[in-house]
Amino acid sequence: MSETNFPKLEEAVLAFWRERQIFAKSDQKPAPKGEFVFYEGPPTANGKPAMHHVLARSFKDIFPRYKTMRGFHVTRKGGWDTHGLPVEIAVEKKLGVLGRKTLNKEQIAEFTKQCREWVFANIEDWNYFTERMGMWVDLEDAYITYHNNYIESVWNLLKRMWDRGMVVQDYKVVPLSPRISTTLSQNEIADGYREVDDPSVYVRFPLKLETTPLAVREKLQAQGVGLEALTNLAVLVWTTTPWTLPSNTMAAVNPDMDYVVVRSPSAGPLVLAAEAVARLEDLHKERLEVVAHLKGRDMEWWEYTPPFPEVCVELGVVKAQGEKRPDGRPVMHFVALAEFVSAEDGSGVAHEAPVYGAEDLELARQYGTPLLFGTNEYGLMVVTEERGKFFKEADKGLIRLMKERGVLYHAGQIRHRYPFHDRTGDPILYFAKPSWYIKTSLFRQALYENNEKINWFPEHIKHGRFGNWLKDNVDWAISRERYWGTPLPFWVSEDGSEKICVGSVRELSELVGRDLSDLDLHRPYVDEITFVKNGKTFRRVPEVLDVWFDSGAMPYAQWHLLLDEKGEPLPGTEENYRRWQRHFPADYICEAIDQTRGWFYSLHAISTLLYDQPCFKNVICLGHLVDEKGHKMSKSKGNVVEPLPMFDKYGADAVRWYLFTGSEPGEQKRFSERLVQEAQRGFLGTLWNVYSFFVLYANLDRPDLQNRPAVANRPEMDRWLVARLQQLVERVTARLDAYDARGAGKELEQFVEELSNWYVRRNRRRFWKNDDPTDRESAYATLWEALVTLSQLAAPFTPFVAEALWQNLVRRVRPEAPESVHLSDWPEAERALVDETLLVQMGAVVRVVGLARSARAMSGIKTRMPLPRVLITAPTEAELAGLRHFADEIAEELNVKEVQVLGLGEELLSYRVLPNLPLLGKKYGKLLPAIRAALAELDSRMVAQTLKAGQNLNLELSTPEGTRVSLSPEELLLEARSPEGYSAQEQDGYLAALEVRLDEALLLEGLSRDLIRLVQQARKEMGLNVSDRIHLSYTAEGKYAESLLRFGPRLQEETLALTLVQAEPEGFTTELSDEEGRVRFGLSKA
RNA sequence: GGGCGGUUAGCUCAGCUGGUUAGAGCACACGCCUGAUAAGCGUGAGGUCCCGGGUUCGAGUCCCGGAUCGCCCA
Repeated sequence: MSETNFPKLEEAVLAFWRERQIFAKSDQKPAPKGEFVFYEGPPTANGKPAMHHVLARSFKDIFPRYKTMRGFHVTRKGGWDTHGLPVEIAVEKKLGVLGRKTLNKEQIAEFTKQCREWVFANIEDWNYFTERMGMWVDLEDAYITYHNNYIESVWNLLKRMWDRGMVVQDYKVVPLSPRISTTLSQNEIADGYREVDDPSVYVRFPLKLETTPLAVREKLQAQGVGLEALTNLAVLVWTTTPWTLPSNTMAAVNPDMDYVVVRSPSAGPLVLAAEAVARLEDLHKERLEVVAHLKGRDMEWWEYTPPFPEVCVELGVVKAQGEKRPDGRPVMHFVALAEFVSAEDGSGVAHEAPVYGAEDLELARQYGTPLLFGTNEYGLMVVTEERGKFFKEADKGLIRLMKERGVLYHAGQIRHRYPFHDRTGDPILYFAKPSWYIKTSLFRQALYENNEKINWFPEHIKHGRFGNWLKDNVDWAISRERYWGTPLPFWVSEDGSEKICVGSVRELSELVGRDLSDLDLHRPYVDEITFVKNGKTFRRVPEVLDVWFDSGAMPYAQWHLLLDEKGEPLPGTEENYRRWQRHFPADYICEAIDQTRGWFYSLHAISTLLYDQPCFKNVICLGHLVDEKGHKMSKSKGNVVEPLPMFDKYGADAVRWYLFTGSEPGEQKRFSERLVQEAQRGFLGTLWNVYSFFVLYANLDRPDLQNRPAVANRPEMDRWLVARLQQLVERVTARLDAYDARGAGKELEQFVEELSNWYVRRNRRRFWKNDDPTDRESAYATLWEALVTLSQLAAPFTPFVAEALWQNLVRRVRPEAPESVHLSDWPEAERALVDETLLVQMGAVVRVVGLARSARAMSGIKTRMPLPRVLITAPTEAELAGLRHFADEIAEELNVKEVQVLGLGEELLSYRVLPNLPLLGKKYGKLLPAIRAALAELDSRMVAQTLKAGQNLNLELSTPEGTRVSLSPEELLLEARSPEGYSAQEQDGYLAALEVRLDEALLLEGLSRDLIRLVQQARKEMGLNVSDRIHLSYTAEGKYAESLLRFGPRLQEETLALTLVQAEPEGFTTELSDEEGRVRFGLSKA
């Protein structure tokens, strides 16, 4: 069949599905096994669907299809992710409001209106694409994250977390564009990096003698460091941001790193990382004498005097410098331990100003230190003499000040990359802003333990990427200072003392005192909702919710779940509750690997926090799609492969098949048109060829496929195929049950190959030249069953071709059969039909035939020439029996007159005696080389006799110790070796040796096959039908004349010639002439 | 800088708990078949299993170190 027909066929199948509502009917298919829960991870419809969406959607489609056939019900509710930054940025560009900090109410209204429209900019493309690729998902009843009902459910989830104290407000370090004080996203600063020169300063933080930790004191004393040195000791701290030094609250060292006390001629005794000594000597041009060694962890809680000690009191954070907590620990200004500290740059001691760094802030949380805000959020200094200056401009003055105070050790410059905001040209200010958090870190253990219950494919994600992420879990920052998102449902009283989380529209209505059912829950409308409670006016906080919370809420929000504080459904939402229960948790989800910290995490976090259980049981985590050369596909590189042209050219099935079988789903996949073409030609092409073969003859013969012969009454070749088919059903089922689409696909591929190149090839004649109707019916029945079963097994993979096969093979024969292959029940393997003996036997036959073909190719004698004999053998008795049993089959396949099966110890065979390594290795270990040597010396025929008799083989080893070993038959392997004078091939104990001797009779027979071919060729050129009869006339000389005399009748039979006369050729003529003679035929249609 | 994964034939990929001569498909070469035929099939050539150490009787496979590509995070 021509390749270009697949796309057309698919269009026809799509029309059929549409017209007959097959997808809707699959929803009604009886489901004795209950619900198989699938969640659609919502894509965004503002971009165009691309090839990686085909990948994800193929894997999302295959298992629901499979499970439906297996007797489950699968709800395939679609979903769209609609909020968030990509949409906002696109609309900002359109409206030209980029980087504007504050929009007024009208502007927000316009902005969110535009966002709402933009969200579905490409929805048409998505709808078409999804249907075209054969993904069945309900897009008409999809959940949409911007819908009021969805938002309300999200609020409800937040409320339940709020009630349990999981939601808090705390600081978070965000990148700000100072002056306009606008929070930027990572994407916005990614392009803004520039090479700049910044200060690189080393500052002495004098350590307080009385707070020296015990471990330090002991170590230093042991190394002979005196009191005088201890008194003047300072830790040397490095920073590239002097303007943050007034905000310093800790000095951090790496607990596992080596530190030293050195004597500096210019600055006295200093503590710094051992690794940094040489660098500092070089930099400051002085010799630093090492006087003692310490570990970073020895120094924890050691207090120091910061360069600007007045700041903490000035800001009112503490009452006095050196203030202690109730437990006696210092409030701030002490040495802390942090694994992120390195000594690659600087001194190996990091300055910590938690307001200005995410890691620093995290450390401050661990140590419970307060924050010192040396600048305001517009980047202006609010402390020291530099007060009022822009932060970057304060560096010089501060350095001078430290010099005056005698704490500056060294001031230099460093060239490095630092981000700037393109629009304002200002350097980015990382700044701690108040932010809303979910306290996920309190549930670290539960998150990790629930992960243990999830099956990850590939498995390494579980404890690798995902597990590590959970182990290091930090609180989930859920607030964003944006416009287009789910507004946070938090209302705060004017004085900030009271906070209320609203869990439903009804609750808000009650608080406000009017019905808000028609309120658009988005900004700016929700911002206007205020209410008075306890005499205070409450206003909503300005932020919106992280979009990952939106998508992680889909198990609940897609059903508009609303619960009260007891976990009971709110009045009127009982049905929603039941639907949710039926669909939680998911049996299966699938997305690409980038979702480990996205959707996979948000699903897992929400269900763990609220239900202490995983949200999904099985997850396939797909690798990314790259181009043919392994590069990322991107528009700028122009290497993007569009899906629709691929579908139009090769068909969606071909694309799907490649994506399923081309490589492991978790691996990065190279994609190119060539590979799709290969997939189409390989599996689909072969399957289709077998199918067309069947159809071609079945249309002529009209076999009765309703009443097929019992399997037991069919020839062995058919029973073999039946057995193989049952085995296939078993294997494919097992693979798919294990979410192994690729393994299942490979099984199908292998089977189709055997079906085509062994079964059909060996049995072709039974379909068109068969006087035995029973045998013919049996062949038709067997091939039909194989094709029908294949169409079912392939249905989840390649739904279109499978459907085409089903319609034509099954629906025509049995109109009462299921209307679509996708509505049929998955085949059950019949164990009783799996004849293991037959499978083993046929396996040996195929193997030996392969070797014989190789041998014949080597000999240079065409298959057409019959050869007198082939000698064959196989390593096991069972297989030898098979070879004997199928000797005729083998003779015909190889075109030899005699097949001689050689058993163990036969005259003609010699052997190679090999140790059975897996057995002997364990037993004898180091003796193996000696055993090998001894085996090589033996007379192999004698060994064969011994083993045939079932006796042990005794060996005398030529090791110094002279050990004797006794080897059992299982511990040895005999491999047949090619006999002399034959054209032979051997492998793994299988052997085929052709006797290459052509006598006169064989030559004439071989020539007769040349003549048959000649006439057949002529028939075709004349344009005859395969069943047309002809008359033949001929003239011949030499061997051809002899051959015709002898094999004329066979020629007639093969070419459907009613007559064969030696006469001047008439009609269509054809001729042949070579060293064997010449011949000329005339053909005419009878 | 950290985490995870990859590196096997010209290309895309297999290779289970270590075991004898490392496989498949495509492409290539040669050939076969001619009642699946603008198809089909077979055979062959092609490998430093990324590099270097180690463990072992034996390493593509296990361990250590390194290179390189990709993803995620800083």
